[in-house]
Amino acid sequence: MRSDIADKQQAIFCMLARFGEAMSSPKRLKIISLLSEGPKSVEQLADLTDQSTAATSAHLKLLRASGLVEGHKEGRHVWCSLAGDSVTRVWLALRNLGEELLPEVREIVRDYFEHPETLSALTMTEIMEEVRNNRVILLDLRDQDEYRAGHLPHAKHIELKDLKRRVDELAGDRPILAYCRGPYCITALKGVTSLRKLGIPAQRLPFGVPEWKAAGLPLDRTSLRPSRGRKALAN
Amino acid sequence: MRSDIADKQQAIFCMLARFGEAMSSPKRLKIISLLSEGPKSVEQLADLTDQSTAATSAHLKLLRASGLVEGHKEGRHVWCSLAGDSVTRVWLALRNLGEELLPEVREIVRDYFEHPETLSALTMTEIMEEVRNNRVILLDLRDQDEYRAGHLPHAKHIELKDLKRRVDELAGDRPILAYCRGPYCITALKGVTSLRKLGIPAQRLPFGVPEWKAAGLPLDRTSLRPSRGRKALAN
DNA sequence: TTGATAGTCAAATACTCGTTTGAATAATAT
DNA sequence: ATATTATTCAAACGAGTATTTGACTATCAA
Repeated sequence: MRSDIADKQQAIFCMLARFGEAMSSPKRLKIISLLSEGPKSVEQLADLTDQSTAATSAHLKLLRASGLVEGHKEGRHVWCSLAGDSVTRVWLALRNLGEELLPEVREIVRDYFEHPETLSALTMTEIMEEVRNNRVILLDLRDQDEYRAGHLPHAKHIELKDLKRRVDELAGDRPILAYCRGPYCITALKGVTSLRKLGIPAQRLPFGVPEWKAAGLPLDRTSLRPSRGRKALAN
Repeated sequence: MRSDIADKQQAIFCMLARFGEAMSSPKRLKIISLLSEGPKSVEQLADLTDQSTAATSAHLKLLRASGLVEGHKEGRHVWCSLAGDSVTRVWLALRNLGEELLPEVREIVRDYFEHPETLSALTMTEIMEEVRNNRVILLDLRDQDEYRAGHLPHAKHIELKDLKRRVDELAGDRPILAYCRGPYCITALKGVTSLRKLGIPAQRLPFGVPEWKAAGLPLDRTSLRPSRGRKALAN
């Protein structure tokens, strides 16, 4: 009875250690990070993580075995996604840990992403309120697939490459809040810079869809599944 | 410039992967779990994790190198502790992930810890309110060192082994809420069972000090440092 | 059918990890 | 000084991991 409990406890630690193992490789962490933004195919992931398909497949095998990632075949693609929101939560907790503990990470984040264009004062719930009252325009700058899979409420979607062409759609009466894949993604930063050069005041949100979702806030959805045949370019 | 950002990003993932690596061994996870309850010496940890001092030392070396754990020498002991609350938060997120993802973990937790003695309805902030208004007695059943290092506000401290002897100190007018090291610790469960046998109504809180602290709620503290020379028995 | 595409598998490589053993160090007690 | 206690270190073993290569299996299109 005593050792019974001890055994079971040990078993729990062993199972949790498999999660840790899954998160012990930079490549796999990058995969997790990418998947927290939405489902991707094996090939896309291989592309975005700069490694062979075979290597990616091996990493995904381990991730699937650990339970963090799920995949299902559809046509000749295998679509991978995180096994639940609690996986995203662990990933965000880990990233947050990095920002708090490692001065180097903090520095990189500061250098590249905490520009004056970043709106750091507004919390997510405050933004939610602003959106509800139609006082701001939310601008989603990610790829179309990602936008369809889930976006912030009432967010307008323009891909970064189309921004200059479609700039007149952003009627100038309300402030524009741009976002992309998360605090480490440069898309929104570029978009905000573009808009400012065109004389349109815009700010970048220091978070993306995963953070929004992890905070328990609602997402809008356009269609059920990302369309196929396109590869994400971004980073 | 482009590849510069890519390089830095890759560097971030490498550093975060070291955290993952630190959490990829059951023994090290157990150490983290134990340390989330308060500082411990290398020898205590070796005892509690059922392994040689040398092996424990090696694990701690890795944990220290990753930055998750800090240690400082004091006399001939080295006292180890977690490097910050964000470490505890990652640990709790990981454990939560296990409970959500692995049916086996859920089952073990159910089997051993979700007895009717557990008070699952009250949230931590509600309990805080009850305590503030003096409507309940909080009972800390851990070892004295742990109690001193930090305990729930106004919690009374009686070690499990002294409970029967000191039972008359628990005046019978208010409900008793017992807690220990966390949802996986059996101390509070035993205490509640004892009290009930003695005719005193008591309930077990389904969380401990780490969870309370991670929720951002305040702790009371008795003295600064745990006394030496005693080894924790529990768990 | 043939060819192309998306993904997995198996073998082989070099590399890293966990543990044990016994020695080394450092602080304290006698 | 010597002994004792707490911890770290170094060498060595077996086990496991990451990546590459080339073969293999589906799926779909012409």
